[in-house]
Amino acid sequence: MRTRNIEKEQLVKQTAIEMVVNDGFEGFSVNKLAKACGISVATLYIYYKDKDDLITTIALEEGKRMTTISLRGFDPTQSFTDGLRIQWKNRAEFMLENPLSMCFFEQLRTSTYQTKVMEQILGDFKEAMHAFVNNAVERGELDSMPLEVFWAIAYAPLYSLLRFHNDGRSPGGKPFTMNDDIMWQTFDRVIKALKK
Amino acid sequence: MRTRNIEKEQLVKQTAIEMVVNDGFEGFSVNKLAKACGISVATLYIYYKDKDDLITTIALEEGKRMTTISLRGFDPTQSFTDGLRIQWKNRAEFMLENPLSMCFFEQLRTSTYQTKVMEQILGDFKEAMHAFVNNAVERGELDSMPLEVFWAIAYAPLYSLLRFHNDGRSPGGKPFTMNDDIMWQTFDRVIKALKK
DNA sequence: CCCATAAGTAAGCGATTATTCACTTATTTT
DNA sequence: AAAATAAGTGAATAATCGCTTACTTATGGG
Repeated sequence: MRTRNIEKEQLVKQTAIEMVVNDGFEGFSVNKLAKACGISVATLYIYYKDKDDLITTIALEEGKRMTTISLRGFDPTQSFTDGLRIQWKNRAEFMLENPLSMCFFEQLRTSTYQTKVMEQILGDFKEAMHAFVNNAVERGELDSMPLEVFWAIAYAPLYSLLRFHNDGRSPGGKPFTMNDDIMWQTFDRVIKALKK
Repeated sequence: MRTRNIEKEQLVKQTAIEMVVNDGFEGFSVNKLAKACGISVATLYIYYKDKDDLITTIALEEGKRMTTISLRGFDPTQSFTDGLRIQWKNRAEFMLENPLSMCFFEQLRTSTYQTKVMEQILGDFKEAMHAFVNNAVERGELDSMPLEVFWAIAYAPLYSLLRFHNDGRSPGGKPFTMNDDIMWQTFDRVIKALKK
């Protein structure tokens, strides 16, 4: 039998992400995707069951890549400051090296695919984070607080900075590029807000 | 001459927002909107120049409503803690009372309408915020810091909580309803992170 | 009252949507 | 070399897209 062209498959995935990032899901179509890849639209239906399957499969693959990197070197039993610092480092690293992926996830999060995809992607993640916070509270490093409050203070500021960086402008409308100094300065303040 | 049906116009606006919130811009179409409102699609083209004009006009109206409420009782010269507290109160109040509007803005922010609409909406806002931060720094209440850092710490946690509330679930996947206690507990930590 | 005029509509335009089908091409196995 | 089979395609489907046109309806000023 004829062998499948792996490069074409990768091209489809990359191009699909670019299309969604540039024009949103409203501007995405399988016909346009096929044309942009220089293949027949019918070929897409060999790779994927339908449009929905195409999006969710690509999202899940990309999500797995992200969670793997984000949990690298992370251990729920390590000290609170160390654990959170690694989380910030990993997440920032992934987002800065894969700005397209970051934009793609933002599109997913605010789309109808949200419940279908994001919960699966963030599954392992949430579990590890829950254990991590509980350990820190038990050791007395952290006040007990609702998980939503922890999440809002510990991670929302990081993602806010990353979004400014990705949009290329600050809240004042001026150009903005994230750097280590700004990031760790923010991290220190977040620690101050969380620790006893 | 025949008089315009104001109720129909309001119905169009409300229904358009609901459609975008429920199905995203990908699921929004002028034909569906007209059908949902029980009017002819041609009538929409009396109210609005085209689809783009429909979205941007509605977005700008809704945005004006939000910024007006958010700046109510706010004065860039007042003390840092008081000013930020009023901001949190106003923004939370609007978002909790207008969950549909909040979702609509989230769709706008992550859509191709972003640059066209969000900058106009947030214009006055950013100006007031800039003056407010500068004053607080001059009075010595606040460390000087990049505006992005301020924004990330001062507001990102609030919006994070509001999103959890709106989605109806916490980061752990459990049901979540925002209340005053959780909100002001978070506020206190944010103040701790920002003040000298 | 009546008519000028804006409000409102039914029907349909060409373009694009997701998906399918009958078909050809390339490669592995025998 | 030939048979078997998956990979890949061009052209078409019905449905829906944004938008227009030719037309009818309702109402305020004369």
